[in-house]
Amino acid sequence: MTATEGPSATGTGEPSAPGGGPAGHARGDTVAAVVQQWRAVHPGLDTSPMEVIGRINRCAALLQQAEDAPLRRAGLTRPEFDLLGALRRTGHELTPSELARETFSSGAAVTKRLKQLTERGLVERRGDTRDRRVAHVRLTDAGRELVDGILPAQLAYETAALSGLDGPELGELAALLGTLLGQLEGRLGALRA
Amino acid sequence: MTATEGPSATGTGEPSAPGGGPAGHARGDTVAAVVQQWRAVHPGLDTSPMEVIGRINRCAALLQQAEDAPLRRAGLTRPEFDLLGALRRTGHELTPSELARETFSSGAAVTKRLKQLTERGLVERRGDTRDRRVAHVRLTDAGRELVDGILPAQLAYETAALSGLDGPELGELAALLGTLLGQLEGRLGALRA
DNA sequence: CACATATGATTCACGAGTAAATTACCTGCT
DNA sequence: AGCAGGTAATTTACTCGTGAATCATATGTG
Repeated sequence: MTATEGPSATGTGEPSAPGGGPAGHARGDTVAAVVQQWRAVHPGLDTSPMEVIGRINRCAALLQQAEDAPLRRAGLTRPEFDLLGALRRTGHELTPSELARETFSSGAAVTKRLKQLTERGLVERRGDTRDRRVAHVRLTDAGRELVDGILPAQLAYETAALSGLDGPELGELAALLGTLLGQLEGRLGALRA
Repeated sequence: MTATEGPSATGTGEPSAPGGGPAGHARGDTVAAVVQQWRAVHPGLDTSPMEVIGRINRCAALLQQAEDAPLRRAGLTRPEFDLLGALRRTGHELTPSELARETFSSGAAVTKRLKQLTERGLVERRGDTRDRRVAHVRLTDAGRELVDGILPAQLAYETAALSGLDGPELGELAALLGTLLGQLEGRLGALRA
């Protein structure tokens, strides 16, 4: 497992424990075990938020590992694919700032990625005629074909990863996450204080 | 938001879009908009897994930003806190390898963190008497106090972050994520092929 | 008992991302 | 017109984590 280590999307303050012991076939998920450890040590605290947040983080970490596979096959990192995907799905050109917002990364990171992707012939840049500070980026034909070629494999992976839940459960999970995400996106600024 | 950028826990292949346009007060969550863009471009593909996976990733990214705040106040990064937390909740000493597994990071990363945390007097190392390759790491009093001091603030943040969902909803979300996570942890090795 | 092999921890070289500074350009104000 | 201040993109210096070696030790095998 040390092979495809995830980034730091790991723990939220409630990391997780495979068990430490030799018997690895954890029946319940690992987060439950971690939360229980915390409860034993701090009986006074309400640890219930960990059950949600810990699992979200752990799921995100695992899913990313799994999803990296089809991308790596195509020689792309996830952030690179996110960038290309933003261009593909919006259908029109985007400026570097817009790409930064779309992919939730810093402007500097976008600059670097654009350099690489341009060298590989996947995107093209064009200067704005009115405002010469801004650039416009668009997919080349090769870039669009690459994205379109990867996407089905990506979705197949995701479907396989979620196959443990049936249709209605998935719908409910999506809905709950949707309301949570809506709240988070709205409140985030406020919480950051 | 460009301020406290998260790592790469970003998009799963379905990044997200605040709108690009000036009207930023997205009512629904941003993932819905992204999925809709994909559907418009690729009407043939089943994009439903994005609704779940995209949201998981986005929630993870946002929650991590929020939770970084109380940690930074204490001068700790999240991975550092995860390491200390693993020691605290298990209650006993752990070897570097065990810490790596608990925190889902590489051995090299653990080595570096241990060096820093040792210099700050938060953890102590002890060599094993039988097997002189292994080390045993334990919290110092200062380390334990630091963790115990931070934890309540951490949980408060988490509770606040989840306040958009009521009790039953949280329970259901936790349960669904639990089964998903259980499946993922079981199947991951298989999927990695 | 020596040697091949495996394992725990560490070190090293590198790639990737960030924040802060920098460059280049636009725009509102007087 | 000219300048103050803001914004887009990039560059710079730095941190952090990783994968691949490396060191030190343990264990099984002939």
